[in-house]
Amino acid sequence: MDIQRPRGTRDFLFEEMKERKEIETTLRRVFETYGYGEIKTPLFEDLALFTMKSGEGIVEQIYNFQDKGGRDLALRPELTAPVARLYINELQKSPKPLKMYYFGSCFRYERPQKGRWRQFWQMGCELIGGKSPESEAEIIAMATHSLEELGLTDFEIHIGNLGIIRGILDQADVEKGVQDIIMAIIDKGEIDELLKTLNELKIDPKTSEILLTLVGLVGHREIIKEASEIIKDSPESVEALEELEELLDILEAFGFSNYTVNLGIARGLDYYSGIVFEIYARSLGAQKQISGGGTYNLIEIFGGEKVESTGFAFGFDRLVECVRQCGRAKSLPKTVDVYVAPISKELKLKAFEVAQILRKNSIKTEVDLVGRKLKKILSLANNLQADYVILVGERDLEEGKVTMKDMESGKQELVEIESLTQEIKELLKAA
RNA sequence: GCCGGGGUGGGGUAGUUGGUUAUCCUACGGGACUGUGGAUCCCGCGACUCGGGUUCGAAUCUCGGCCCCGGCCCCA
Repeated sequence: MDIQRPRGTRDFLFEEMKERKEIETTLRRVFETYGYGEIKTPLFEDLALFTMKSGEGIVEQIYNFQDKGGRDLALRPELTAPVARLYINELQKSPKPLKMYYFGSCFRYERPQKGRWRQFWQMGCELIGGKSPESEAEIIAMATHSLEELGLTDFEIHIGNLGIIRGILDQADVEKGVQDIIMAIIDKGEIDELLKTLNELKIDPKTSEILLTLVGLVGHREIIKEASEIIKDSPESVEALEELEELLDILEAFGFSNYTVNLGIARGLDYYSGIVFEIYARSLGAQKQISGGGTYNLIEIFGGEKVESTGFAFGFDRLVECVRQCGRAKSLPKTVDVYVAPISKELKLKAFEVAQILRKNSIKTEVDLVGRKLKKILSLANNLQADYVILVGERDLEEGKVTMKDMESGKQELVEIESLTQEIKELLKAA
């Protein structure tokens, strides 16, 4: 019988887990320095939680099932909906703003390819209540800060405000449903298709022209000026643009000016209400988006009181890939510092004793468990890159000592068992 | 869902105009070698992704499945 891993899933081995854990730890540290606390939600939820948010259509891409009680459940395909649910269930009356972060795996039934798996990890945060350019800026600053802490530099952060385009559409009396169709096309970035659709929908030429120009505005601060010329007849858009500008000012105060203003970001779904941002890592190829976020009104959709929240999530697996490409994979910690080897079988119990002394002092210690010959142990210790091998032999033991062999130099010395821990700790620290 | 490239011991590979026992490296187990050679040498273990077809004969040709890689669609 040959059982294979399900399609689109991965096994992570020792080295890779160390790498992932290090990235996870770094992000946790950054999130916590900004005052976010960790939460965790279940791996599966009521299917309706996701269809409510994204429409029935997404069931196609969800791992869903009925449990023995006939409940329609789904492995979560993302984490913002569960987090909103958690908020409504547990935290609605808590003081705002509420800052929380999460890390966990999600599942989507999709065709696997580079940067896309059927089980993947997201790490992100949510700031609920207290919507303001200040909190939005802080979130973007935190996302950027996180990437810097990981040593990444080759990324672009694009910021936009949906209110600008929505304002133009409102001004032209385009109804909500039609707006959503247009936003979806803008999100794809297909200019030709957008042009075609605007014609088909009989949007007036002036509005179409404004939209096409706005969507093409991508650049630094100066495009705000260009945009403000174009939209000056729509008060709603003017307000949104001012809001965006204020956000950029604040962001600079937080120390980040390396952003791109991109009015073409639309983020398909209609509950996004204000600023949106996406981060790309060019080196990743087709699946280059490593993060997406913005301000939205999701909680109300789920029946909570109206509260806006701002959040973003990193595609954790893609971050791992970036860090790896960046070659900044720090030297990984060794698995073992010391290997304890009994010189003869009779001394194995003594070897265990010695190993335990070291382990209780937090020294990473391996000891022979299968009666290997000394030569074999030295060979293994060498392959594991252990720093020292402790040879436990009868002659030394008579004096209460063991032999400590430096695997780098090959030199060895007799050490009192009592002072062994101390000695090794100092040597490891020095190295 | 679509297009293209792949799949040989645990890891990395050679071999593919069909033809003995499928190559080498590494890892692993044992030995030469009993408190010390981590070197060297010897021995061992272990693979053609799965199924059908063509053929006297298939890792090799062919069809299909599975899985992987790159891209398209999608991407909450």
